[in-house]
Amino acid sequence: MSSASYEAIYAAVRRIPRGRVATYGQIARVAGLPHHARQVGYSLHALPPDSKVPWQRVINARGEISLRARPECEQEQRALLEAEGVAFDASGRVDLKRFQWKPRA
DNA sequence: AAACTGACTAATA
DNA sequence: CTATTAGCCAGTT
Repeated sequence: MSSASYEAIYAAVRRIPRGRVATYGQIARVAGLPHHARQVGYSLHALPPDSKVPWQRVINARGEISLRARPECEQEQRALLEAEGVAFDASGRVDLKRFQWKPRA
């Protein structure tokens, strides 16, 4: 990796409690990187498979899983979230009104 | 250094 | 609800 900002992002993601999800923008805000929503996704993309970061709890503002490719991974991510108690609707979207993580400011 | 790319968001139509 | 536009910023080429 090439940037230290990743650490802040990972730390923010790790703070997401079980059974909750957060949007990229929120993670960026909590990590102290106000407008780096894109960078958050970029960092998660570079996240190694052996990391303990619950990246599956990070979704886009629509409440949907946002991978650029690979629908299989999406299914697995969804299964993980469902196992944590996060409900998906028929469209594969999460009800952010209920499951979005409310970080303490 | 300049241009391109991307796991994004918000505002508008 | 979807489509389009613009704004944002770091990593890659």
